[in-house]
Amino acid sequence: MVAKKNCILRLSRYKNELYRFKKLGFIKIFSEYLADAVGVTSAQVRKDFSLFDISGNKRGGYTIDALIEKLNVILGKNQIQKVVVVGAGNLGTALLRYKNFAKQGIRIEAAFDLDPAKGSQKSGVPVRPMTELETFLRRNDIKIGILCVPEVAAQSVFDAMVNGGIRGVLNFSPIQLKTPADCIVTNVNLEVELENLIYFVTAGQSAK
Amino acid sequence: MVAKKNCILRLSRYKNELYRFKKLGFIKIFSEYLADAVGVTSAQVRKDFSLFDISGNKRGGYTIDALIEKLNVILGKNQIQKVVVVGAGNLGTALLRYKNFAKQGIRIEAAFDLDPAKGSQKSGVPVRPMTELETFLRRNDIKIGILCVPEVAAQSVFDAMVNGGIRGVLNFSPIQLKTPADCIVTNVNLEVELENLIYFVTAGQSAK
DNA sequence: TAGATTGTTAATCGATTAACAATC
DNA sequence: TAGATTGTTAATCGATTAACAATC
Repeated sequence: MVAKKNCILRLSRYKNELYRFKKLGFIKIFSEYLADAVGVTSAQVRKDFSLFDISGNKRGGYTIDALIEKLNVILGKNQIQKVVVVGAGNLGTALLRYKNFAKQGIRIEAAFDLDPAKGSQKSGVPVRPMTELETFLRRNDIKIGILCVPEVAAQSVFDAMVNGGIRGVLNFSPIQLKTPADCIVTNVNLEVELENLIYFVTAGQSAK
Repeated sequence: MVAKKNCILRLSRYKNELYRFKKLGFIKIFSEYLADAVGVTSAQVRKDFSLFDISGNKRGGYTIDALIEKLNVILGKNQIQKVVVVGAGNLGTALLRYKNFAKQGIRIEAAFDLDPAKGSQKSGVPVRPMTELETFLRRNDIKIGILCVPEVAAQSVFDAMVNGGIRGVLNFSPIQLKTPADCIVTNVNLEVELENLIYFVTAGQSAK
């Protein structure tokens, strides 16, 4: 299975929308309706499903419960996923307190900062000194990390995370990290996203 | 000019990398080096530039200062861009204190929350009651907003922002907003991004 | 000049979608 | 059965890239 990134992103969104349909009392769903909710075509939905051998009933659509279950298995939602937050500044601390991760089975096991006194109030997540990072990661077998340190520290801290066994990083720092082949980085660059909105709004164009 | 979203995102990244090259003392740059820094092909760089009639010197590459200036004009960096943050919870408050926006000429004019007592400490940005949102937006001619309210409130608050004249929204809530044709929404869904990392890491695959 | 890089065209690649046979 | 939806193939669409003539 050589799934592509965009396909998996869509599976997540299908899953989220399916929970909403379920909450509304629906039992079955057609590819057409799910497509509308997510903003893609019905062919796209069926194509994505067929890549993962998810099948429905001709004429009857898909059973929502069964579909959610299958998507959850694919997306690893059947177990708690452990992550760490590295950098407990404004953004890192906000993430520690962010409720939606827990709802999605994502647990922040610890945060790390040069100054471990930072942000430890009322988030329930311990903030540990940066010196313990690699040991902690190895001992707890953590593979996913969220990087929220200042730009100047980003590459070296990232390297330490990789050393500790991290294989996937959500990077909030605005630099292009040098990344080994066996590690995946997803960049969230808020300045760049805003710049993009500004371009399309002030140029009076519609983004696509 | 029918610029596409990905092209503009690349222009932002070119610009950011160019500042780094400049800081290192470079005066000129070849498409090849810039491409390496950003992680694209040199043909992509030249193609993007040619779409905006940015030209270099055959054999001599591009002058960094002139290039930065042209990109800044395209991206609207020649003036301060006013934005608002709506929702002053954990994430919203973190954004109020986020230093990098100011560095990029993006100024948060105000934040809005049902409870205006929230988060006003030490960010320097006033938190106003939600009731003042539309009036403030119109009076200050603000077109860009960052939406950080809880999921249940997201659609109605978004509608109010649009009513107030907002034309571009950076949406942190995990729902698909119903959006009028003359408004652009960029979704930042951290749970979905993490889910995506988890998929590729635990499935042992490399993302692409 | 000879050599190297741009600017652009044409080819390639990959993702999305239309269309329809299969079938419940 | 007749009608409607799935599953999948083939066509389309768009974005990226290779290649190379132009030229500094």
